[in-house]
Amino acid sequence: MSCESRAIDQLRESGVRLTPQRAMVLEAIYHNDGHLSVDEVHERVQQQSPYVDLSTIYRTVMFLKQQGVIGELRLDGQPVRYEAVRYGKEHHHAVCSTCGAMIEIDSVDMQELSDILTQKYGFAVNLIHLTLTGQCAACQAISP
Amino acid sequence: MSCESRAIDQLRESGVRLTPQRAMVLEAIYHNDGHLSVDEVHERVQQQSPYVDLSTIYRTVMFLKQQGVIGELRLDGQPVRYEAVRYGKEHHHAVCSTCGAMIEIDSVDMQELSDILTQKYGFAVNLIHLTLTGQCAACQAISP
DNA sequence: TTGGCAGTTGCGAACTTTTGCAACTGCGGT
DNA sequence: ACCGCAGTTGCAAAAGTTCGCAACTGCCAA
Ligand SMILES: [Mn+2]
Ligand SMILES: [Mn+2]
Ligand SMILES: [Zn+2]
Ligand SMILES: [Zn+2]
Repeated sequence: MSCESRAIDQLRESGVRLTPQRAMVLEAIYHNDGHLSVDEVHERVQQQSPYVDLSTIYRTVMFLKQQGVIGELRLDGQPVRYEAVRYGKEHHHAVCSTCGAMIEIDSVDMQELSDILTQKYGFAVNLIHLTLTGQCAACQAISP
Repeated sequence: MSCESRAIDQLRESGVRLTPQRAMVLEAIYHNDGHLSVDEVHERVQQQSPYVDLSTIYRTVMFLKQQGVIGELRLDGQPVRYEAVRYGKEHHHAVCSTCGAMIEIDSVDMQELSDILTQKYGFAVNLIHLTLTGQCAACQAISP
């Protein structure tokens, strides 16, 4: 039982096609703790299967993100990165625009927001791995 | 007194250089109600000054976004778009992944979130023109 | 008002990401 | 087990975005 089996089940239940390429991308991302760039995913997949094209990686990460099994991290001036969405470890990020520090925000801290959107707009928001910017505590202390 | 004068004041106070290119990009975006793509901004700027390069537009929208005077809208499968950040009209967007409907979310609805991040993480979040995805009320009624 | 310079621009080239398309294949139905 | 086809892939080419660099210019200090 691999660590991405829950994600695979989720894909099966959605009725989408589970190709070897998709399984390999999923494996590359789930067998890693950090956030991987598209190139890094490509390298890892190619070690298993050298003819998988970079365009397939692009198409696949977009697909897996829309399916909600991987999350995206966009910091400007950096390549886009992807990470596993692990059950019970859902989180978001707050990035300091002064020092670059990246804080992990627990998913439960967004519950209030989710409730407001439901009550006020009837919108069922799907909060997956958001990236927020601002200033960390240390940098606020230095420049107010 | 043009409608982007507040943004211009904000840039002056930040001590950054106010070039004609920056002023023209600001004007193009502020003299428009919707969200403009980089190409659309370029077209409008070129009508005033034909030799402004597309790379300058890319650099300038990145700069103006970091300064907080314009907001970004990224919908996947669509070009990135930019919009004026107008005082008193700050907002975010909720986009339905089923039908594509785009709802405007009032900035005050994020106040709770901002407070939580301050209290729990000491992080001063800078919430500018976020894009959230999920399902609108109509689409929830159809497919639960 | 002028001079100096750090920051900005236009341009071309490099690099990244998306797309069109023919061949291929997962998977549901038989 | 096999078939049929909608959805997926590899490849090549197009489109979109970034970058390096020499020339230029806002802006500040004198
Ligand atoms: Mn993460
Ligand atoms: Mn908007
Ligand atoms: Zn910081
Ligand atoms: Zn909808």
